[in-house]
Amino acid sequence: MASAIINAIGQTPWGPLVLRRVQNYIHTNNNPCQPKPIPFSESSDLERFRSTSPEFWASDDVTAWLCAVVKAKGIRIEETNAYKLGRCNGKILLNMDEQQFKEMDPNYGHILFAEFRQLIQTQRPVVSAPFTVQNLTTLSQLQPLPNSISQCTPTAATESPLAFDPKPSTSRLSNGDSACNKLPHSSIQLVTSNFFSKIDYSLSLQVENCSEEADEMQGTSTSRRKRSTHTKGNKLWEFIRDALKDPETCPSIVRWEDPKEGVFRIVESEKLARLWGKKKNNAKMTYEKLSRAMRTYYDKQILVPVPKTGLYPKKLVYKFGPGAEEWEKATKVNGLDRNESGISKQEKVQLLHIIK
DNA sequence: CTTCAATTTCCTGATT
DNA sequence: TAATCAGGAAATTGAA
Repeated sequence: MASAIINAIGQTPWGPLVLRRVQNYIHTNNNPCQPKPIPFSESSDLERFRSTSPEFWASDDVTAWLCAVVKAKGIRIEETNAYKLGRCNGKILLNMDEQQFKEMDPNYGHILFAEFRQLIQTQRPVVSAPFTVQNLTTLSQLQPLPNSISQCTPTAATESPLAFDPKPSTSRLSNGDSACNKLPHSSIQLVTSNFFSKIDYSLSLQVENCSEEADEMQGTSTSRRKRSTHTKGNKLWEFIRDALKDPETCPSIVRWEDPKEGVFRIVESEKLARLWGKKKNNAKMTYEKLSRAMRTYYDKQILVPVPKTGLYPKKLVYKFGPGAEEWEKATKVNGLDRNESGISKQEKVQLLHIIK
C-alpha cells in the first residue's frame, strides 16, 4: 500500500521532492521503498486516484475521479462545475462539507459529495503522521487563474510541510519569471492542471490530424518537407523547455520530475513528436527520430544521464545539463515580450493583480 | 557556392 | 511483443 502511494506521488510533477521526504519518513519506520513503475501512457495516470488516498490527490486526480463519477452516474460533464472542482486537490476536497460541494456545483454537488465520502470510507487511511493540512484555502479564495500560469512551476501542486522551497534564486527552474514563485500560497496551491486546457488541446490535436489527413490525400505529405519558418530559437531542447512551461503541454505531454535538477519526463511521446514535427513542418516526425536527436545532446551536455537513484522512471526521463544552462534564462530575456510559451504581458498584469 | 551546426532518416542491436 | 534506448552513418536543411 505504501508503495502505491509512493508511486502515485512520484508520478506528479512535484513528486520526486515530496517523495524524498516521504521516503525519509518511511525509512525511519524501517520500510523499504520500491522504485516506481514506468507509466506507459497518460491514461495510466487517470486510474491513479483509485489506489491513492485523496489526501495525496493532485488536481489531475480530482479531475480523473470526477470523470469516473460522472461516467458512472450518467451525468453530462458539461452540466457539472468541473472547471472549479478540477482545480482543487484532494486535501481541499477532504476539508469541504456538503454545503461547500453544493456551492461549487449547484447541480451535482450533493452527489459528488456523497460519492467522495463513500470513497473515503472504502479507502483505508495510509501514511498520515507527517502530513498536516496547513494554510488550507477556503472556498472564497478560489479565484480563476490565467491558464498559462497554472502549471508554470510545480509549486502549484505543493503545500503544507511537504512543499519544497520555491526560492527563485536557488531554483534552477525559476522560470525566468518569478511571478509564479511570488504567488501567495493560497492562490497558487490550488491549481495544478486545467481540465479544460486538456480538452482544448485534444480538440486542437484532432484538428491537426484532420488537416494532416487532408494533406495526405492531396499528396503533399509525401513531398519534401516545407521549410520551417524560423530555425533561430527553434532548437529541440528549447522547444522542450518551452513545452515544460506551457500549460497546454505540461503536464499532459511533458512534465517535470524535478525542476531543480532539470529532470523532466515525456508523458506522451508521440504527441510531443507531432508537435515538434509541426514546428519544423515535418509531418513525418516520430518519437524515434525525436529521441535520436535528443541523444545527440549527450555529447554537448545539453542533456546528461539521469541519475539512477530509483526516484525516476527508467524510460522517457531526461535531464538538462550544463549545455542547456540558459534554459531557464531564455524566457527571462524574452520574458516581457515573450515567445510562444512564456507568460504574456497581459497575463503578467493579471498575475500582478492577483498578487496585489 | 561553401561550410557547418543541427537535426533527420535509417539502421542494427540491446534493454525494459 | 511493443516501446524505448543507444549510437553509427549518411543525408538534409537553413544560416552564415
